[in-house]
Amino acid sequence: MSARVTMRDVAQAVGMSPMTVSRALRDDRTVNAKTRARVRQVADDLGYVYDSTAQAFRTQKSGFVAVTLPSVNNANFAETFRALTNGLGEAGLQLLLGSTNYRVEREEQLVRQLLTRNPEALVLTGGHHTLETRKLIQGRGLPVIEMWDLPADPLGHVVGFSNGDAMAHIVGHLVRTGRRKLAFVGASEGADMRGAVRRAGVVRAARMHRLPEVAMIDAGPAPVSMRHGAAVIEEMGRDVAKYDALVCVSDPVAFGCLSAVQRMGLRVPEDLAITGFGNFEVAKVSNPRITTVNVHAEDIGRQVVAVLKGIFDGEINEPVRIDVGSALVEGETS
Amino acid sequence: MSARVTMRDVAQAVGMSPMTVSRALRDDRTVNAKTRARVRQVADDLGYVYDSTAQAFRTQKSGFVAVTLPSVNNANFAETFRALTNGLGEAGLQLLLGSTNYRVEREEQLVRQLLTRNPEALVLTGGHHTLETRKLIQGRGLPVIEMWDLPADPLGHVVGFSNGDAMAHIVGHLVRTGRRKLAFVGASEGADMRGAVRRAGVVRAARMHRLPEVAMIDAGPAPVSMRHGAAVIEEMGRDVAKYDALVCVSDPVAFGCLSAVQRMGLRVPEDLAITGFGNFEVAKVSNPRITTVNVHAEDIGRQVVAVLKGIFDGEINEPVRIDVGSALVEGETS
DNA sequence: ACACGGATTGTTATCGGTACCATGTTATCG
DNA sequence: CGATAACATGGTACCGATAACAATCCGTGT
Repeated sequence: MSARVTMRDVAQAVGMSPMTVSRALRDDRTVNAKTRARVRQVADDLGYVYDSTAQAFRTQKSGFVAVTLPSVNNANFAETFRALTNGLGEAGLQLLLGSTNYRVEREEQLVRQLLTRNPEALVLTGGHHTLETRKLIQGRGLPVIEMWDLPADPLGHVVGFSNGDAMAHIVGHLVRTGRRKLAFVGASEGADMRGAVRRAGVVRAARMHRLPEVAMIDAGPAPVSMRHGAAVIEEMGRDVAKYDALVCVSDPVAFGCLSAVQRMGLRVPEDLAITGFGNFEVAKVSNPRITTVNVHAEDIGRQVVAVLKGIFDGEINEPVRIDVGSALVEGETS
Repeated sequence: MSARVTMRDVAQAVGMSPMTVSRALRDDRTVNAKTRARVRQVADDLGYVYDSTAQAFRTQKSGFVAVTLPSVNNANFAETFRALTNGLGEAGLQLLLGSTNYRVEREEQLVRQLLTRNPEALVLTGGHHTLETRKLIQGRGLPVIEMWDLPADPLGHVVGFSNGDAMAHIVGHLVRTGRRKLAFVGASEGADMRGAVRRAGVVRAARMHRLPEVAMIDAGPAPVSMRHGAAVIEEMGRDVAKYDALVCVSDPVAFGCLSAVQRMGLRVPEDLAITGFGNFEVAKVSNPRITTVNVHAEDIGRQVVAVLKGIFDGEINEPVRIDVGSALVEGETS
C-alpha cells in the first residue's frame, strides 16, 4: 500500500531539498549540524531506508567485492572468508559470495553472474580458470586477486602459497622419520585442480628423495572429506598396512583415514604414518594429533584485504604477488 | 580508458533500438529469432556485460535474497547455505550473506545494511532478535523467514525445529541407558541464545525425568568448538568422571571432550557417556561414533527455498510454520 | 489491390540518489 | 562600510535498463 519512502519524501518533511538530505545522511562537512540532526531524526521517524541500489547505479560504485570459493563448507575457506568480511566491512564494502563446488566451469558461470553486479574487485580462489573466465575478466579495469595459490600466469594480484612446497614439507618430514612407501589419498582426477596440484607436489617431492613410486588412493570425486577418507580405507582393509605413510589431501580426509585405520586395529604412527593438510581444528584435537601443514588461511584473508585497500587508495599500481608460505605442524601421526 | 559498453552501444552496433537489444537478451517471445542471434553475437563481440544494478534499479527487484548466519565456519549452517544457494540460483536469485558472529546486535547492524540492498526476501537464522531489528523488518512488505528455530512470536514464516525437543531426545536416550548425573558443556551464558535454549532444554528434560540438577561446564564465550571442548575437559582433569554423561552443545564440542577424555585414560562410553548435537560429519567418523541429533540442515535449506518460491509465485499468503523435526542418531558414545 | 491482424521494432518516461554548478547567506577584514 | 571569503543550500541532469504504449512491417484472404 504505502509506497516506499525516498529522500524526496524526507526532504519534503523537513522542508528542504533532496540534495541536502542526501548530504545530511553521509557527507559530514558542508551540512549544518542542526540541519543534519533534524534530517536524520525525520528520516528515522518516517522509517526511511537508504537505497544502495540507486546509489550504486548513480555513482557506478557498487560497494561489492565479489569472492568465489570452492566451497563454504570448509573451515579453511570459511576462515579466509571471515577475515575478508571483517576487513572489508570496516571499509564499508560488502562481500558477494559465490561457491564453485570445485569446478572451473561453475566458476566461469559464477564470474559471469557476479560481474553483472559491477563489483569493485574480484577475489578468486585458486589459479586455474577457463579461458572464457580469463577473457571475461581481462580488459575490464577491475582489480583481480587470486588467492590460495601462486599461479604461474596470474590474472592480476596474488596472495597465496605453493601447494607443491607445502607438500614437499610433508614428504621431507616423512623421509626424515624413515618412511619410504607413501600413498596419496585424495579426490579422483577430474575437475578439481587443487587436489591435482597437491598430488603432483607429493610425486615430485618423492622423486626428489628417490622414494618408490607414490601409490594413489582414490577417495572419490571432489570434494572429499572425513567420510570419504574413512570409507576408502575401510574398503582397502588391512592392505593399507603395506604403505609406510598415508599422505592425505586435507586434514578431514586424514582424520577419516586415521579413524578407519584405528578401527581395524592398526596403530598410528607405529604401523602407519598419516599426514593431513590445512591445519584444521580436527588435526589438533584428534587423538593422536595429525601432522599437517598450516597454510595461514586467516592471514590470506587479511593480506587480501590489505591489497584491496592499497588498490582503492591508489597506493598499489603494479600487480602484487604475496607468498604467505606454509609451515609444517608436527603432530603425533608421523 | 574505454568506457563501459552499454545496451546503447550494442544497439548502435546492430543498428537497432536499445529496447530491442534489451528484449533480445532476455525476452524470448517477441523478438525475431535472427535478430536475437545477431544481437547476442554483437553483444558478445563487444564484450558487453549486463548491468544488474541498472536492472534492479529500474524494476525495483534486486534479485537478492538476504541471509544471515551466525557463522559461516560451521558445517551445519554451511549445509543449509549450500541448499539455499543451489535452490535459489535455479530461480535466478542470488544470496547476499551476512554473518552475525552469534550476536543479535551484530544481526541488527547487518539487517540494516542488507535492507539497503532492497532484497526480495530476508532469511534469518534463529528466532531471537533485537527490538530494533523487529521494527526494521516490520511494516515493509518484505517476506521474512526465520529458520533453525521455532520462535513463539515469529516475524513471518518459520522453517525450523525445536532445540528443546532435540535435547529432550538426547536426555531421554541417556536416561534409558541408565545415566543420571548429567553435565552440559556449552558456551558461557551471554549473547548467544541458541546455546542458552539448548541448555534450558537439557535442564527441563532432566527435571522431567527427576534427575539430579544438571551441572554446567563453561567452555568459554561463543562460538565454541572442538578445541574449547577439549580444553575445558583437560582443565577439569579426572574430576569429569564424577558425571555419567557429558551433554554437549554441538558435535565439535563433543568431539573435543571425547578426545580429552580418552587422552586421560577414561573409556567412553564405559566410564562416561558423551553426546553431541547437529549430526556433523565428525560424529559419524570419530571413534567411537558420537551419539547426536540430526537437525536436517540441508532439508531446512530446501524447505526455505520451497517457501520462498511459494511466496514469489503467490501461492503462499499466510505465514507458514514448518517443523522439520529432529532425530536421535545413536552412536557409540552413550 | 486493399484491409486486417499478428509479428516486430521504436519512443518516451522513469526508477532514487548524487555530481556539478549556481545561488543565497553569514562572518571577516582592510 | 563595502568587498570577499566561507559556509550552507538548491536546481538540473544523469547513471542503464525497461514498462507501457505507439508505430511499422508483412503476409493473407477476399
